[in-house]
Amino acid sequence: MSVPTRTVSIKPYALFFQALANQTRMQVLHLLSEKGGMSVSEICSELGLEQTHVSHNLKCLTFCGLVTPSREGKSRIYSINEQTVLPLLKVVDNHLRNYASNLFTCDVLER
Amino acid sequence: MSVPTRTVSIKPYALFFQALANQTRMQVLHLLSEKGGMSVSEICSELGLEQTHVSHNLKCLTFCGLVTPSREGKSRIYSINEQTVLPLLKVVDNHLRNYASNLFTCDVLER
DNA sequence: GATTAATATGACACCCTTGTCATATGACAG
DNA sequence: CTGTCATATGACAAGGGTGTCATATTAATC
Repeated sequence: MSVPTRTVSIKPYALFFQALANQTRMQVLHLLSEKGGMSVSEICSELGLEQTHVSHNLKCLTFCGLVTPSREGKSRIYSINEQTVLPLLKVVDNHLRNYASNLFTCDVLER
Repeated sequence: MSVPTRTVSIKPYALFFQALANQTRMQVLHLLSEKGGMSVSEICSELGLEQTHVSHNLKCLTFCGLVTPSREGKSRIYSINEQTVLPLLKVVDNHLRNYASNLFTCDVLER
């Protein structure tokens, strides 16, 4: 039973959300969405994180098309993909308020 | 330097996305968004997954407010939160096409 | 209330992601 | 082309999420 007539490829969706399922990367996205393009070292000092740590996560976000780097001298300026990130955060913001307020007071997902 | 004036709580966002960063749970959401409310056993047979496996992930989705159960005899019918899931999938669908087509041909996120 | 169908819960081992350490690459100045 | 600043890459140990096994709960029927 159930040979699917049109199978949507699910993996890319899960991978995409995996990129967002991390505090550091979410911090970066929030920061960039508020303050615009920033260099790696600026992000580091603003968030109080190590350079290597931030670079790894920026690579992940870049790979998923959520941020884009551009050279500026020795630095690299990272900017968010506004077309995706802003509406995405808006939907989630609304959801957390209306349907998932319990997520504000827990450390781990129930299951 | 950099005492943040208003700190957005980041953890709930990451937790929310973690719920979506899983193939099984994404399969369930896609399925329910296409076919409407379904019982656990229906989901199982449709996706070819074990009951325990599905139940665990349904609990996770329920906890995050992405699906809602309702009793119907011995069964429990799960339906998606359309107000969140539909716009969310629309944004991601668009993003994958335009900015992250590489996610279709990889198994792991780069970093 | 005993039985059975439908679903939920608990526990545990495996695997994958994560942050950190060490090091490499790239760019500009002199 | 050497030194230095800015960022990227590679490797690895630790921690956490995942699926599975065993079992509990809930509801309906007799």
